[in-house]
Amino acid sequence: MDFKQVIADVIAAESGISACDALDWLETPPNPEMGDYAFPCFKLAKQLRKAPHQIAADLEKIIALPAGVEKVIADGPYLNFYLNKARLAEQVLQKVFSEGERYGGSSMGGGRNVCIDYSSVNIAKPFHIGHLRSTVIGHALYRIYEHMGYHCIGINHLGDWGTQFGKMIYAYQTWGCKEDVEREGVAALVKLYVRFHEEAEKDERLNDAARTWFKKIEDGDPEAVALYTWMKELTLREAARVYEMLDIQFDSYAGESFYNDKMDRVVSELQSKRLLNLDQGAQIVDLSAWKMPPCIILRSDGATLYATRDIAAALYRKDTYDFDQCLYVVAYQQDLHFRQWFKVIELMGYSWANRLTHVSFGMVSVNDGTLSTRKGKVIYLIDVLRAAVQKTREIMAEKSPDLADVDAVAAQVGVGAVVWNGLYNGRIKDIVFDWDNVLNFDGETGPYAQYTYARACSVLRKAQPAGAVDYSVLCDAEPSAVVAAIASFPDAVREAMEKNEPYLVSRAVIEICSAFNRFYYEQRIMADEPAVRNARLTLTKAAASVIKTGLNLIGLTAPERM
RNA sequence: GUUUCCGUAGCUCAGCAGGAUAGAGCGUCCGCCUCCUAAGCGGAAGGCCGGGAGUUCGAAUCUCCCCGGGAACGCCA
Repeated sequence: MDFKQVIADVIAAESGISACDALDWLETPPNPEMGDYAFPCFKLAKQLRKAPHQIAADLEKIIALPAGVEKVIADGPYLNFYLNKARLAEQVLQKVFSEGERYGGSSMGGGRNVCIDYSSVNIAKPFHIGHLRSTVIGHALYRIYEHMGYHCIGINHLGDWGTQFGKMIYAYQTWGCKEDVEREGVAALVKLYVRFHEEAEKDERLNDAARTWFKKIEDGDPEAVALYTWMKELTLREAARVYEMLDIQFDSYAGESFYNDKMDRVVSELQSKRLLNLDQGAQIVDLSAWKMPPCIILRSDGATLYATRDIAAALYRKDTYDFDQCLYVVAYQQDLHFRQWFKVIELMGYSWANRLTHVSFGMVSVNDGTLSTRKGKVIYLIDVLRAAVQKTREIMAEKSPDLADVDAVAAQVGVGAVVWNGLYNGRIKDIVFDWDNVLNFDGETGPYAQYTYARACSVLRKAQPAGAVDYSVLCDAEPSAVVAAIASFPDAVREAMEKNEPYLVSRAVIEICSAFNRFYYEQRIMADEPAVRNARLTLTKAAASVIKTGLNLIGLTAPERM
């Protein structure tokens, strides 16, 4: 039985409020010397018509201490509960061992489906640092929802349709050469793309030529389709290298082109539901009642738009996966777009409209201006990953020169540093890309967490806990702090899911790591006294286990040596 | 202009279903390896929580106004 619940029950019994409220009001004191749980008595002041500190003092006298609660002390308006540290440690650590890598998870998802639309790379465009956040946030959410008992469908909604492919083919046919593209890959395509825009500035006719080429793709012209397919495969091969480094897989690559034949349904359904209005030649859904600009479904030339496509995709996903939730991990620039078409889904009468969530995040820019594919100004994600791995190799050459498996570990740590960087802060924050920051492995970083894990593993290689554990050994401040951090991990995971904020898991991992490192420094785990050693090894094993679980949840691996 | 997000230490950020002295990391300065990985640990310095009103016993947290910054705003995605 959970201590927090037990305490809430006794407060409820003595104060007259419901156990539910009591549980709600209960908080964790700002510092450990003030106890493990605190009940602020302000809330009772009104109904009891007494001063809060008086209420606390009165409750202190009459409250019956539940088993495992050592004492209760009124401190001003607060009622502070002190748990028996040994029993708390026992309860928490046993839970970690019995649940193993499932610790912090639950079965609340009940196997229901969650679609997560993330990463969404563009064909023939660079996979750059701007894609990092969508990719790592989406992937982390995938892991977190799975941990909570959901079944996730990871969808890479490829940007694989549109007139830019006409431009690409025109540019390739005019200035390109096969060898360059085969050798340089997307970078060569980007050069052609940049050149196209430069030339098109001077000669408007290029745009017509591009449109013609795109029309050929649409009409199934063999040459055009072959080139289009070639570029698509080439881009995906390159992206696959990044995904491989990140250890990310997708369950579906159904992108824009996939929905080409699924948009008639959207138009006819909107028509039959009388939601479509002709305005300035375009077919729109009026959203002025919700203070939004109209959602354009068909252009005046009859072509579809991305809102049409997103609606088609949502309908398809609902039919195909019957999702409980569908998340779109897309930058906040598209806030309005999502609000608009979510509203259209709602107006269409679909009750699941409120199951669509735009998981938005801030922009990525560079110190010296904005990124622009058109101007050829990009930082490729793979270059960042490789630089981080290289940096790790250098550090390892210095710090652990005789480690076997250098390449594998360097990859784990280097990539971990980059991934962590995208998951350490709240999603809404804009990020200014900074090499120094990405390549910093000190302090609260991925490598720090991985290092902590490796340290713990190192101790556990010397000895494993065995037999009965004397939990009273773990009552000092340092081990208690580790226990407390481990104990609060499950709440962090649940909140991370509820808010779609993976950084809450990152922070929870850091809590455990810094508590563990302090413990490691202050107390000798391999103590001479067997009982002491055994208890500390037990704590070490639990901490390592939860750190690993936490890292895995946000998409990092945990090497046992580094 | 309208809508929306953001503004906390030199820098990057936590804290924001209101509560006990506002926390980390980086950077700076000072300490700690004859003992389990120093990618570590400790300490110091550094804050009218953008400004002003209001609600409240109590506001970094809620409301309104102002200032500063980002983003979006009909046929691109």
